[in-house]
Amino acid sequence: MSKQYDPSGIEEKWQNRWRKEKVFEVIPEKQKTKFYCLEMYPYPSATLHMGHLRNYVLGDCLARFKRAQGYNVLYPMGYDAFGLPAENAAIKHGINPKEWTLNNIKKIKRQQQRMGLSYDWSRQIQTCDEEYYRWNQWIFLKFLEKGLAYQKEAWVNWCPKCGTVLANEQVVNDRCWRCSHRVERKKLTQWFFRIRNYADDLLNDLDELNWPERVKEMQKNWIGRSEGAEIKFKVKGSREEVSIFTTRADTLYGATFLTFAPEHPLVERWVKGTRFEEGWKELLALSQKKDMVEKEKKGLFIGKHALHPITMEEIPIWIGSFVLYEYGGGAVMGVPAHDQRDFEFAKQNDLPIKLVIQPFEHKLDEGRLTRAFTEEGYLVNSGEFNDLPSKEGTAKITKKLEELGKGKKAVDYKLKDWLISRQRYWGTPIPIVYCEGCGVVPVPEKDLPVTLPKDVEFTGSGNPLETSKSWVETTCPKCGGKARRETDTMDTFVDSSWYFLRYCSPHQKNSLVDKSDAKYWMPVDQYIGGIEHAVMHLLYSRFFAKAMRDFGLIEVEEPFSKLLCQGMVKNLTPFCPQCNRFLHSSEVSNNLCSSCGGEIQMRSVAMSKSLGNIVEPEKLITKYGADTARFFTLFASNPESDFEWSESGIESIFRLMKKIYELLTFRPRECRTSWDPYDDWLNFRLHQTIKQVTESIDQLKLRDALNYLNELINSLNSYREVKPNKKLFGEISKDLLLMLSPIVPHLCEEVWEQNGSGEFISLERWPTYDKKIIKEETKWDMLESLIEDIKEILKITKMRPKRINLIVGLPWKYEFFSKLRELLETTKTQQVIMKTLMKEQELRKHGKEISGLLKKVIDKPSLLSSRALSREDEFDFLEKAKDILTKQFGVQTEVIIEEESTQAKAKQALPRRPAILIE
RNA sequence: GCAGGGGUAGCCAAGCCAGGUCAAAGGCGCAGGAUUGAGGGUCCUGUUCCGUAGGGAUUCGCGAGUUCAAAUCUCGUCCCCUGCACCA
Repeated sequence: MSKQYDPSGIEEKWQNRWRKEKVFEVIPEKQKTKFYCLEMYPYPSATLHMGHLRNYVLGDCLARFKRAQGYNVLYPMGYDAFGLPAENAAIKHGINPKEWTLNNIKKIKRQQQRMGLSYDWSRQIQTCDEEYYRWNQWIFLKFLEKGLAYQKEAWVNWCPKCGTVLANEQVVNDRCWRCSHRVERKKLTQWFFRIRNYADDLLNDLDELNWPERVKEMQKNWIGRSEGAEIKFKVKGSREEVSIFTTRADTLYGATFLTFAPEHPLVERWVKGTRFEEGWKELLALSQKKDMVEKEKKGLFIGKHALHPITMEEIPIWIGSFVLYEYGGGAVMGVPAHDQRDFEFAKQNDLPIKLVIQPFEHKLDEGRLTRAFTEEGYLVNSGEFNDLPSKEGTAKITKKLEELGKGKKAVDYKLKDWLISRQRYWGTPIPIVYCEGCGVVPVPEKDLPVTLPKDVEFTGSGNPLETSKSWVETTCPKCGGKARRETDTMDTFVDSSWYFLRYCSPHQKNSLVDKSDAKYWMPVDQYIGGIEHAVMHLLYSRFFAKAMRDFGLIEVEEPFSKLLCQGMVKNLTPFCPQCNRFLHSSEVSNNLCSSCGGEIQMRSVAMSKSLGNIVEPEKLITKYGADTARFFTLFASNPESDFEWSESGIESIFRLMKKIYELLTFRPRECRTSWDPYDDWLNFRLHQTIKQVTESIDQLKLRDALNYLNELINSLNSYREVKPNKKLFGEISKDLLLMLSPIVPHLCEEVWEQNGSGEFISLERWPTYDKKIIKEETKWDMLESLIEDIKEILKITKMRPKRINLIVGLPWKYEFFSKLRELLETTKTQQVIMKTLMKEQELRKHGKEISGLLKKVIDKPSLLSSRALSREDEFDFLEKAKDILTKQFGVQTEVIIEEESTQAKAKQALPRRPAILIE
């Protein structure tokens, strides 16, 4: 006799067995098709949160499913172990960052293991290992050699709170992506990766990716490709030329001024020591504070003029707080008539407005413009280009400029090169030394890794690396002279841009990845993670893959073929409508808001520490067990939708677990060996469920899959009570168990063992369905609607049935339906249909009835189901299925044919809809 | 402003790509019944309205259109979410 369901005992037992017997370790096997399933590796904070849980359960379920389908599945886990929290812990509590990190990894790994995740732990990596980050350095050197890494002085984003610079991607609404502190601008010499070289590839290859549309869209926007022209303006009274970028070269003749970004290096030169210097400084300060610019669009004439490249007219040079230094060369031509921003600028500063494009439909009056006309039209006031439509004008003017040597077609991107320097300790040292004699010298490959020193002080100000004299002071690898090490470390996004490659051969000593391993495993077939990395990690990784392909290191150029971004995890949280914000539970007393005294509402919002609405996965596991937590996370919503936490939800799943356990371990009270129609039905339900579940998991609709399984569980549960066929009951139980095993693996292993089925259910094959049985769907559907109909009649008439008679219609009805189906392909006209039908002798006899039926069918086309049975099949099937009805309703059921019935109701019989007569 | 994704019964949510088998799966909630000493749990039934025979009426944000037939296709419109946003 079986025991009670005891998750904690079961789960630990199987987790240990999996580990001991290395059940989930894999090696490349050429003859087997691989499947690489990967979740975004976590930053190792000490506790797992629900977002992680959801992420991993999705991946694990898929990995187990694919394994069962016979794929060789690579499913690894590792830790994004560098980064600020460790360093901050060092500053605050004096803990060594490495110790702190490794300790956290231990804790989080323990929690992951309690979830029963089927990782190949032998492949675990952590990016703070020397053996890992040496390859960051190797990549850096490779990039340097290929011109993909370079150093330059630039205006960069600086987060004062983190004490480091940030890449463009890491600035969100002028704030640091990590700590949300307002970002400042600084001019610094920093290291960059030339991701812009791959801008077009990164953009074009998006098309072939099986990624969520919004992620692709975000990357597209981020790359921000725009086609236009670069136009050179001569500066009056000097030999200098300035370049500007425009997408509207057709409006060139309308340019009445140039506007420069205050940061532009030329501007600084021009205004130094002039009366404009003060004003320039003010504007410069203004444009550093990005938020302010929204409100203030200030400009300043700086006493210089440029010469229009074609007309040679003089136009004034201004600086403007709104001009972005980072884009289009940091200068624009001002065309007030055709650009709204320029229009406002011109109005504000009394600059001339020159109309050069007229709309196609009507005519604008230059003197009376109230806003810019930004659409296409035809050119006016544009010399030889007059009367051309905008598009053509653009092309012709660009061509002319090219002939004059004053411009050319050009493409610009919003995407900036990736700034990778970070002024922090806990990261990969950039392998560079500064030699007094030789200058900037890369550390030779043979001297890698450059490891982090231990004798550093964490004071909370400045880069701790600078405090290690023994480390900073070194010798030049070229000349042997005195040299200083680069103290900046790399952005941790460098680590995560290739970690998925390292999993392919995690213990490889002499290279970053073994080429043949990478060839076998890459690309990642299914990548799963949060949406927050849509333009950071996911863009950088694509860039790395493309660069590494160009080095010949790997063959694929897109690392992740399929991407799933799981939705948020939400919880009901107190919300104060008066204050218009969510409240921490400590801010609520007696359902009132503690700051305004107003009544609070409960609203759903993403779980976060600051709102105190977090549910800790570990507590869930302790209370209900991992299997319940797993089932619940998958069942609460489909992966891409938001997930709503619910206490009553998880309770009901826990009860379901018990039910499943008992259903599959307690033998039915009575069984039989004979086979009856009810068995056919159950068998059909089984095959149908296998099909539905398999397809749902394939499409990652896990919630739907669970729904289907739930239905089968219910069917099997009822089946158990009615003296089931022993063999079939066993089969359904077994297949059900197999289908549940990716979701609740511990429970399934336990039942599997108790039933003596074999070693590990985790290594068993996924059940398959029989297409022939699925084809019977039409019949079973007919039976189901028959049952519904009978219930309906009983409900309406409130009868106590003694007997049910099913009457199969006359042959001509079948003929009529089948003819009609054919006819409807060619015509819809009732008259024509009627005429054609009446040509048939057999049908002619029933002309009157047919004409009535025809009306009915045209009115309700669903009567004429495309899934037809022949009269004989229908009769045979009903004859067989009547036992089911007898069981269902507890009364005798008979099937007769219309010919044999004298009942008026018999006339109602139609194909697929036998007449029902309840006595 | 630009772009992407949405709006389905009390709530959550599937269906839409490939129109008919859709009064529309499943879950939650609610109601009734069976079981139980009660509660809980479990099982069954119901859950737009009307109807003592499988029917009828009205429903898939709103409005139009295509079609014999629309939750599904087309157009318009309103609302919600998400991302980007002085990008020249």
